[in-house]
Amino acid sequence: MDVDTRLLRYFTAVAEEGTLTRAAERLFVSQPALTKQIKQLEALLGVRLFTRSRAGMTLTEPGRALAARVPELLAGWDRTWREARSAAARESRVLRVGFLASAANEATQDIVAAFTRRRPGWRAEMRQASWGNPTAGLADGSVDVALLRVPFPGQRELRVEVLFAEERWVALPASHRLAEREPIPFRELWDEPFVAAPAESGRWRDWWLAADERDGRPVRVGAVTDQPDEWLSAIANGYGVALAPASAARFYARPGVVYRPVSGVSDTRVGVAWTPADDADPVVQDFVRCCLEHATPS
Amino acid sequence: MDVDTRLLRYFTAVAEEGTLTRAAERLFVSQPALTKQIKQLEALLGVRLFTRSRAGMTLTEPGRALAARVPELLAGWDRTWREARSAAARESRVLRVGFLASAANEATQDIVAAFTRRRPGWRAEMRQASWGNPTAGLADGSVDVALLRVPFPGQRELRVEVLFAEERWVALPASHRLAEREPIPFRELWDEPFVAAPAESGRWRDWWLAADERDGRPVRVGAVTDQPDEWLSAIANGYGVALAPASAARFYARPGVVYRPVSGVSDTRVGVAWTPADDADPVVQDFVRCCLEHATPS
DNA sequence: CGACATCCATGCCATGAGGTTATAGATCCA
DNA sequence: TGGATCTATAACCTCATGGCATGGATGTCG
Repeated sequence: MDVDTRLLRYFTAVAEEGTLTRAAERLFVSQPALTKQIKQLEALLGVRLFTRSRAGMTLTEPGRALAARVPELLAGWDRTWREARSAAARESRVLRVGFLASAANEATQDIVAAFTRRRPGWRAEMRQASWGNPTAGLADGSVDVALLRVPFPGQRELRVEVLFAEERWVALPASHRLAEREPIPFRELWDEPFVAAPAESGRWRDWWLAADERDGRPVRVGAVTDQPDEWLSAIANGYGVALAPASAARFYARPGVVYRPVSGVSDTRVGVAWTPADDADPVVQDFVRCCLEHATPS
Repeated sequence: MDVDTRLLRYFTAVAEEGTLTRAAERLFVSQPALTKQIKQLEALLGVRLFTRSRAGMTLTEPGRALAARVPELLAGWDRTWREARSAAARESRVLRVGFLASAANEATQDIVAAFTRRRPGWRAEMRQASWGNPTAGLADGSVDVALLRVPFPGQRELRVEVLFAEERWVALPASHRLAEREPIPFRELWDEPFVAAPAESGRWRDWWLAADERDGRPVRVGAVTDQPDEWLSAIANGYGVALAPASAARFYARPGVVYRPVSGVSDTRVGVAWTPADDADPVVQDFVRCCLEHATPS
């Protein structure tokens, strides 16, 4: 009668992947653990949910019936969970602000200061997200509002106000042959290995590799990093170069890494994003207004 | 992110009861266990869901928000769970038939035999329920169809076809002063202690105490029992008398217990019940048809 | 035909979550 | 002040969960 939602997630994972082994990888558990859990679910319901074969796991008729219902249940729980968490933040007068790396750079402090003035008693809690989480936690409800570089994957489901644009420069190892050039035509970087964001970040990754501005040439990826420090190390160690907002030269200065202007790539734009559910939330809207009033290109 | 539905049930119980102690009783767990679980849920969400006081537990604002959503989630899971179980039964060609005590008495075997003829390959699995479960498992989806005495609590949400009526007699200790009388006017039993069903059975309990046919006189309860054997023992030991269908004289004969006709109480009627969700289920409908054709008053 | 790859299943072990009982702490009431 | 009525904490036990190693079935390829 009682189930853990984890068990249901396991079930849908197996149903979708079609094999225990692959589902186990996706869920970051061992395959025997999954075997046991699925068996338990079957015992609980008193049904065979899958037919086993060399090829993997295929849903039975009752299994299909279950698989049709479960995602909706999980989504329902996810919604109320998210709602409760944001209610919690509201209760303690905390606005959770996600950001990615240096998102709003110098403007950030002004925005936060303005917000604190407008909402005395409230606190803006800044949460840095890794690049593997390109909405900085908005998508999973762990923040109320986010400062991001647009475009980013998942943008469609969210509200975004663009704050300002900023040039994209390139970060190079200090010893690089182009380290003294200024500005560098992007064309000359086409064949360089690049330091990229992880695959999860999808479109966002491509945009920072300027995949659309290479005239169809393929990208060479020299390293994949998830965080600013790794990113800087990878560049300093010569694994590759990378595009970065101009402000990175100030926020992520490091021996062994130089930043140079680039010509021939489009600007990056910084935006503030929130979920449609918060369109009427006065605190979120206040924060957005503070962003629009106090964010200026650096 | 993951929760056990048990945790959610615990939460709603505390929210509804208003104190941990009472909720713990209702859930059949100890109060410290509940304390821990509620704390865990709060930790999980990062919210205080209740404010504690000497008087008990009161929902906070986030708690109320959660309490508003959770019952729907639980109901959703309950539906799919039930669906899966009945899919399982269908898959293995088992019709689960609940019944209470001697519900359809002699007719039962005829019904089952007719069903087996009509649906070769299928098996009717008979499940006796205790009196604390007056729908014999229909309400919680553990059976597909039930043979019951009407009226019973929860009848509104179910479909019922009445099969036949039967007189109510009284079961008396053999040594009882009225044990030789025949028939006994019900009026003479008004002041006798009665052996009753547990409180959970609600309306059903009252009906077997003939609470409506006592001219407003209060009922004296001499013992509470949950099962036929306990019931028989209670009567044989002289804790009280009890109304019973006439067929009980054949099905529940026991030394020390005598059955006598009673005048002045209404008949009992036997029905077959199923859930509206199964209105279109051919197997359930076949069973119902078998009941209508083969059930005759004994 | 035998070695290998690819599935799922099983056995054993360590860990942790959830339960129980006993008891402490707080607060109200007579 | 003593008792009644809440919740919280401590100590302990049990069992489910997950990890690792390994077995068994089956298909594939040299």
